[in-house]
Amino acid sequence: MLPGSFQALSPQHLRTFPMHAYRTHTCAQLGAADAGQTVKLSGWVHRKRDHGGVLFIDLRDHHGITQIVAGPSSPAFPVLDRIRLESVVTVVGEVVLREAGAVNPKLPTGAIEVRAKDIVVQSAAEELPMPVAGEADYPEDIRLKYRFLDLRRERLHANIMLRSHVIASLRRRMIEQGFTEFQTPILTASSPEGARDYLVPSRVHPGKFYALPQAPQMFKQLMMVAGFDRYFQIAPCFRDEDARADRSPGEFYQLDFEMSFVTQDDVFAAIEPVLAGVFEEFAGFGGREPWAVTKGPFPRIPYAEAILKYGSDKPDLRNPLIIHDVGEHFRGSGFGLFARVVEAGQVVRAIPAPNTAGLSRKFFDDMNEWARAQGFPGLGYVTRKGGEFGGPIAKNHGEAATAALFDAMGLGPDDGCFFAAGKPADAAKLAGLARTRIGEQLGLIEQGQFKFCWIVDFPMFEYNEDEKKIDFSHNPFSMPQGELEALETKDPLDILAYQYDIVCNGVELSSGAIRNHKPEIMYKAFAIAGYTKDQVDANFSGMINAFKFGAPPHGGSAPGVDRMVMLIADEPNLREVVVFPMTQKAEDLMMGAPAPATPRQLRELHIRVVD
RNA sequence: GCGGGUGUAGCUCAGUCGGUUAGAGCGUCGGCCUGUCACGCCGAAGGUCGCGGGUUCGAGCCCCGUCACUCGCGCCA
Repeated sequence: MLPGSFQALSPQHLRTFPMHAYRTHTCAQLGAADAGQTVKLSGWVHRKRDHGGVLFIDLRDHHGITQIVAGPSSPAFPVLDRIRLESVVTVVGEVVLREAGAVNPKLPTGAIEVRAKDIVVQSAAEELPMPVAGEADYPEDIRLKYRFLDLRRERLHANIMLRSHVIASLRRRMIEQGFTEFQTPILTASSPEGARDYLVPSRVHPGKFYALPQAPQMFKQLMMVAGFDRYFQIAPCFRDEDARADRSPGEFYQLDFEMSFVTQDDVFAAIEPVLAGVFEEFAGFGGREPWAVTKGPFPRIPYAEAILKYGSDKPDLRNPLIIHDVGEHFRGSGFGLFARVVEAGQVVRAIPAPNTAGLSRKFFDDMNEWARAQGFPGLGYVTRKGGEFGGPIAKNHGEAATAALFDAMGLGPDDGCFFAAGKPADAAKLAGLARTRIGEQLGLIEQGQFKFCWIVDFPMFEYNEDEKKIDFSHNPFSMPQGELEALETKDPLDILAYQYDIVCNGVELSSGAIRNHKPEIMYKAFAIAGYTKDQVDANFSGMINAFKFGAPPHGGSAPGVDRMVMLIADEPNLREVVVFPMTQKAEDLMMGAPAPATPRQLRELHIRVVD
């Protein structure tokens, strides 16, 4: 499966014990040089080819496949003849060179085969709910219920090995950078910010609950206060949120790290080579032409610029399209809709659609249809063929004015353009989604690339329209740029934080920050978000207390391990890189979790189920 | 919580405008086959068309509800 990926059973070791109970070699090990040896192999019956007089078995283990042959005189023949695929057998036989015409160049062991003399059935398989051999797709629920079968299949098996290798590489690289790995508690306290918590009832303390950590955020900061200087952990994180393709329900892993006495630049300089190094190390995964990885330093894009130019705080830089703010072009325009939008203080954003002269009107109308289906008012457009404009916007806006707009955007005579208008946040969001969709439909997304960037200068606060109050926009423990003075003198919505995300190919890998280690700044920041000093003391007592006894300036981040592996494996969702994933509704179909508790368990926990 | 997609044999799928006994490939079982490597050939078994209700002379197909998986929205400091 992964030739050479598992070295624990070296040939030297095995040959010291030729009569080992189960094997002298793995199923990937034998070649022409071994001809004449008597060997013992163990594995799964991958495929059978029964020719009546002669029987071929592809025997598979973790390492590879070896062809076993049994003639009618072999004692193994009747056993292999009967046995079902995926049964586990041990075969003893002689390694023989295949005849020239019978060599299989597709198989690393294809120069030889093992002539079976004896066989032991270690474990007979029942009829399978899904085949293991072959590349066909199978329903997700069957794959999850029989995950142990799914995991035998080549691609998933390779993904899981990749995951292990990525984690080993991350550990090695972090340790080389002077980081130290520590474990932090799994049973901890709930915190009021963030996602919903998973709660664990306490038997000893009736009515009280532990929470599983959403991240070891406060613990790692306390490690810095404790003077450990550079912490990291492949940390399990638990959040009770609904799943997405790139968001596992329930639990996931982060490369969690934190550093003392650092600026934002120091954090970037520490982690960039780790990430770039890992992505480069596995860029050729699966035998593909290695993908190119962004050379450091990664581009840094301020949050506001990302929202404007890419319509997203996790831009896919493989997409060459850049959004333009074109509201000024429509001030007083003959296209009344956009003129009124601008007059009302709202915005118009334009998304290029290069080389679309040859596309039918349907392409543009479908895009508008799609925008409406997404819940937006619509996506306007201007077409252009051989320099001639088309569509209602161009007609009303006027040829000269439209030409000026196109020139300002650098668009040519055969390029089209889409428009998203409305409140800045809404228009940016639609423009961002449209940018992605247009890029995909026009085939503009560069392939074979890992394009990294930092998103920096996130706003510290945002306005909560529903509750008519100011909220933290990201992490409440981030240091505001300008520190206490900024909090006291600036409009809170104008304050930026030393807060940053790493993005790769449109996937948010991590968010991090230089932390706020000063109690007086923390009280002030929480006050702006509506928390009293007492509330801060109550909810964050562990950390705020610690900061009163000598805390180093510190910062860090926490790239998602699952997402990294997903990107490297080029898989569309996280289940393809998680060994035992749950369904979208956070159920484990194989183990049957979650499950009801017994009355006795509930009694001990002082819990009564009310529904 | 909401919206989209999918659901027909163990698996992958086809199934016309609503019309006779729901088909194919793979797998399974039986038979044949001494050089295959996705072996081949012959035969057989295998179906609550996800489930429930409705419309209709008649439903795999239309309608309503519901369940499962999934993609997205909400949610995700």
